[in-house]
Amino acid sequence: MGASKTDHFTDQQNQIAIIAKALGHPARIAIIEYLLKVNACICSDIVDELPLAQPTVSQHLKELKNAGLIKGNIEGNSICYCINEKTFDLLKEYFSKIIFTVTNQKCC
Amino acid sequence: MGASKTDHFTDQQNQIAIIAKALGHPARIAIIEYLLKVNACICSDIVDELPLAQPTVSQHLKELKNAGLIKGNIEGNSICYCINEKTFDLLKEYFSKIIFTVTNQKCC
DNA sequence: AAATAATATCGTAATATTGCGATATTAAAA
DNA sequence: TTTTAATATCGCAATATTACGATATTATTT
Repeated sequence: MGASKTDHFTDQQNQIAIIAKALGHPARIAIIEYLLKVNACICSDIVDELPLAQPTVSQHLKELKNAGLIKGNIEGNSICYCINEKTFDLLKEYFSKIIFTVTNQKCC
Repeated sequence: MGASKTDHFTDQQNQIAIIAKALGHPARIAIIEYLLKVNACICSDIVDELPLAQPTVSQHLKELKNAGLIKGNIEGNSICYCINEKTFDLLKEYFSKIIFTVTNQKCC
């Protein structure tokens, strides 16, 4: 196969997986970190920053946007991409909950 | 292509991406949540719990282990898999830092 | 020792991802 | 209005992931 059986999992499980998957590529992590560094941003800057061609960067940006990790605002003929804090909050909360649960249990 | 150019990114970027990628599948999220729920755990339980065949589950467990998200201790002829808190801490810290940085800047 | 149980590995088919050249699209600039 | 600049989309080749049946491995049980 190759396709994952998303129907069999809960909405939350699928949602977390989608977000995590979007972060599962070093180029996309680098994009996030660059957006943080420069605050406001246009895509052409990122193309110069990354060792990837423009269409590839554009594709990575699209995936980050689909996962809700970044927002894109059109500004003239360029686009201002920036971090969508809410999604990162969601992730942080999720991991905090996991850590809290693990800390209160002993195993292995 | 299909292979990502990991050489061009920092070690930390690659590390975060590897961990995130391992979490980028609902079955693996479900495994993590199940490990949390039952505290100690053997793999056959997970096979019963998930809508996936035993070899598939084994493969997902391997990926979680490779990414450092779970630890596996051999116990007789079964294996006790459990959460590796350290890696989740690392993730939480990483996201906390991102959120802190975003909160202190304004954009879009 | 043979049978059983739990898990891992191999091989392979189906599908997804990655990367990029070529080509659109769209808005500002000349 | 033509040119230029920024970005997106298409199409395709290379590679990776997902899933699982068949089979191997290893430890317990009988």
